[in-house]
Parts: sequence; C-alpha cells; structure tokens
Amino acid sequence: MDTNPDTPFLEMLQLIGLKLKRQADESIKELGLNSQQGKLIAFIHEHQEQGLIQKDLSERFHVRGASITSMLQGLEKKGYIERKIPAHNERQKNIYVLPKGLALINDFELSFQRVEEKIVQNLNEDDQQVLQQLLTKINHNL
Amino acid sequence: MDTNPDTPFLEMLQLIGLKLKRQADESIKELGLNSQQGKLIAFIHEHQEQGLIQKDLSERFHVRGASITSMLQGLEKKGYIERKIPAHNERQKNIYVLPKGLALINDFELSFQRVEEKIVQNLNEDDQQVLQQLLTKINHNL
DNA sequence: TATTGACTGTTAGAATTCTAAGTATTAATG
DNA sequence: CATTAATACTTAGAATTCTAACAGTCAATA
Repeated sequence: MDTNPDTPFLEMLQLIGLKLKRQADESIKELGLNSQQGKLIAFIHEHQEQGLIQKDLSERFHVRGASITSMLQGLEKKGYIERKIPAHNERQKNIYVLPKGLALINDFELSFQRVEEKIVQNLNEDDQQVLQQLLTKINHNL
Repeated sequence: MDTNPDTPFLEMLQLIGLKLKRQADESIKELGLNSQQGKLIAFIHEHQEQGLIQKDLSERFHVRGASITSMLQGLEKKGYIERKIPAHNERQKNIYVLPKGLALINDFELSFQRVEEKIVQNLNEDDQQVLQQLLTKINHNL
C-alpha cells in the first residue's frame, strides 16, 4: 500500500513534522500537558520581563489570536500562568509564568532536546550544517 | 520577540510543516475541501483497485482509525466516495472514489505540486538530492 | 468445535484550533 | 475635538482529530 508521489519533499516534510509532534507530545504527556503548552510556557518564561503580550505569542507560534486566548485561559485556569493588564495600555495583557509552571520548564526543555537529538542522531557536523542551510532556505521560500 | 532555542531543527521542521499545511489548505480551499481530504481522495483513487481498506489509510496517513471513520463518513455524506463491504470479509470496507471526487483529483495534484515547487525553488539538483538523503535519514531516525 | 483472542470499524465525548463577529481601547485624521 | 480607523482581545460555534470503550467478524488453539 505504498505511494510514489511526485511531491516527495511535501510528503516527507509533513510526515516528519507529524512524527515530531507525536514524539514531543508523548514526552511531555507525563507532565499533564501537551507539547504546544510546553513550548508556550517555556517561551513565556524567556520573555516575560519584556512586556510579552498575546499578540507576540500569536505571531511566534503561527496561531490565531483566538487560539492564544483559549490556550492561555486553559493554562491560567490550571494555575500555570497569570495575565495582567499593564498600566499604559488597557487593551493588552502581559503574561507571566507562575511557580507551578516554572517547576516544569526544565523538564520541557529536556523533552524537546531529546527529540532534537533523535533528529540529528547519525548526522555528522557537516550534514547538520548543510541541513540547517537547506531548511533555512526552504523556510524563507514559503 | 525572537527566540534562540537549542532545538533549532525541531523548531525549523515544525515551522516548515505548519507552513506547508497552511499553503496546501489555502490552495485547495476553493475546491470546498481541505488538504487532508484532498490527499485522502487522491490516495484512494490510486489504490482503489487493490482492495484498499480503512486500516491502510490509517497507516498511510498516520491517523487513528476513529479519525479515518470520521473523515470518510464526511466524504461519503458529501458524495465524494463510497464504501462497500467486500464479500470475503465483513469486517472490512473497501473504498472507492465517486465521479464527484474524480473530477477534483487533477486539481488536488496541481495544488500539491505548486507547494512542492515552492519548497524546491532556489534549490539546485545537488541541493535537492542532498536534502532528500538527509530527510530520509531523519525520517528513519524518528 | 467451542472458546478465546485478534482484527476492523464505530460511537461518544473531549481537546485543540479555526472563522466570524463583537467589545473595548487607543491612534490617526479632518 | 470629533470621528474614524486600527489594535488587542474575547466569544460562539464549527471542524478536525484524539482516546476509550465497544460490537461484530474472523482466526487460532485446546
């Protein structure tokens, strides 16, 4: 039941993306969250001192504003983060990781690094550098 | 609001996967379906003479059996495909594309090829071959 | 052959992300 | 300054895919 498409890169890249998501989800599942939530909390933590707002997350994760609202409402309800309206602009909400979220960040990053290592295992330094260049080119093409 | 992660390949591959999905969806939207449905119909068409069953689709598209049931129910209700229980095994269902689906297959494949071309534009033959090898290696690592 | 286990598909209900429309606030313009 | 436009976020409801539990059919085996 194989397929021999004339869109080999599309197929391969989408398959790899799916596998990566699955593995990251699996690895983070035991922490009670999914990989998207893990990436979100880790990113908030890295940027919370710089006046991070929801729109930034929407752009960084390529997800609609409404989805960010929904994700953050969930994480807020469970006590991982909090949102505060800043003094200077009442339209916005600044976002901060709470201790319950902070406690997981190292685990998140270890999980992501384990997946990263699976990607590059069997690739030598040259391979990795070439791949990095090619993927960067593709990313800019899209 | 940039990020400088120590998981560059994970980030890049997931971002590319997301962009590809977006572009394929956008391109197929005007046909009234999404890219997953397009791939499904095209694949069914290529394999319907070989006793294709739902389990095959589940494996090919890395999607749970329940999801295939749901997808095919949708496509069947809209008249793109049909399912028939084969004589020799009443557990299974063979799947066939109906004329309404057939009429779209060329368009689907054009759409996917347009995305494929975006991926490889600015990559010469050597680049493409190297990339193919590296992605194949990664896919097997995962 | 009777029973047990494996296989194929379905249902119910949850989770995630989307679109479209809406609210409130801030910025730009006549 | 008043009005209009842009910005940031939310809500409601739809679409997609998931998990868990289940039903029916077929295969293996004792």
